[in-house]
Amino acid sequence: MGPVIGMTPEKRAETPGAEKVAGLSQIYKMGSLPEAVDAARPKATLVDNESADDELTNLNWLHESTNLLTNFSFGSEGLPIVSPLYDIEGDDVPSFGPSCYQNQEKKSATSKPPYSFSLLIYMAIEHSPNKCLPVKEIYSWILNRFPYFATAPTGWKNSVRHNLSLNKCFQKVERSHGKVNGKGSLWCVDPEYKPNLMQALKKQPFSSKSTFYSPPASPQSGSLSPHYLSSVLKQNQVQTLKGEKPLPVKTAVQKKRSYSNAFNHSSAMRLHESDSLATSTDPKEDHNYSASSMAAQRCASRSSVSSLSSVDEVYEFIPKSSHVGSDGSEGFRSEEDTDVDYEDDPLGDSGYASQACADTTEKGQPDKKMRKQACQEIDEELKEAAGSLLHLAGIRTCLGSLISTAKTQNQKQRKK
DNA sequence: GGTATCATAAACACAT
DNA sequence: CATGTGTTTATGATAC
Repeated sequence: MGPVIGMTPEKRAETPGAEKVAGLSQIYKMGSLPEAVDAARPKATLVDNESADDELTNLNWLHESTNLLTNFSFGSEGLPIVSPLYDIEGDDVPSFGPSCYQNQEKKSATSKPPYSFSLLIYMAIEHSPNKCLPVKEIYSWILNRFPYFATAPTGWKNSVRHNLSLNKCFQKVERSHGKVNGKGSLWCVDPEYKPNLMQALKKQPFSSKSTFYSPPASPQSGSLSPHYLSSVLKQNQVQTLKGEKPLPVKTAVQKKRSYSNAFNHSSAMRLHESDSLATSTDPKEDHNYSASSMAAQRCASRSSVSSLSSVDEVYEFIPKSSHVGSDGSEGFRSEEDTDVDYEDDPLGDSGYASQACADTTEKGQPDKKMRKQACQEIDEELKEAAGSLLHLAGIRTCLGSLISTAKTQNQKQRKK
């Protein structure tokens, strides 16, 4: 099984765009537009013409983001997702004959999934609209998709919890106290490790459909569009270009222990070695595993693959300055509806994947419509945000050209 | 054979 | 008190 657990933050640096920047939605969420601009182009100033030019004229990241927005669609309810991999990776999986698939379904119902628990959890979380799931929902998702576990010894739940607890890829997010509903916390995928998980998923030697069981009535709500991967990659590019680093509220050191550190390290390295998208990184960083540096790096690299998704409705990374404990703790900030009340969820369901699946299955069209509507709204908001950024970029460009024009005129006058 | 990864089991504490 | 959740430790299987 591919190495997944606890890929080191160092690995993150090699993952394209995984590093150092907030997702577009984070910019969007930053509130004030100047902030957003700064975040997008931290180096560019009106004074520094050259760098400004570089930054101003090089609006690729913005185009990327718009492409991203175009490609990225929420929910994609209508799409018959057949595989968690298909769903998450967004790969256009080669056609797989129905009969073949059915055979595989039969097979999958009894055979053990080829994915590690880490990947299963990742898929479960990634399928959730909010990219956060309580353990119970993770169980449900896995059970739903891999009936093998229905008959498997109960120990697998222990393994899931064990993985969540130990695996660096997963972050626990406390529910806010006000609306405690259900035990435990929510679990999210650390955006920093998402590229690694994606890689691990892609590296699975198994056909994505070979063992995946798609329940006949499972509507795959909250599933991601087939463009997910490309979107993620594009987004990563955008994030890389922006250089913004949102700081999580949760402490990076909180759970990851030497044990996981130890056995996670090499996996990260392996992934690194085979990561075709890898970029060069400071070799020194590869061996820096101090808690503080890890935390710092995690902060620095805190990008959010899911940041363009509805997760932003519930969780957002916030700047350290605005939300940090004296110990410098970091993490997610839970918003009002962080501990999403399953019953009160405006989306008409729990807001969690499996719940959404179940609800859609049970309630049918209305929820689907509501969810679709919500997704469209979010989509529009994001497009609007991109539009704003483009607008700002346009203004910026205009200003730049005006300044250069003024300068040339100035020079002409001096010559005279 | 050593090491790393992963799965599994178990014990424990804590919360609900 | 029962159950669920989260953490930790230990061990074995497997692959490299």
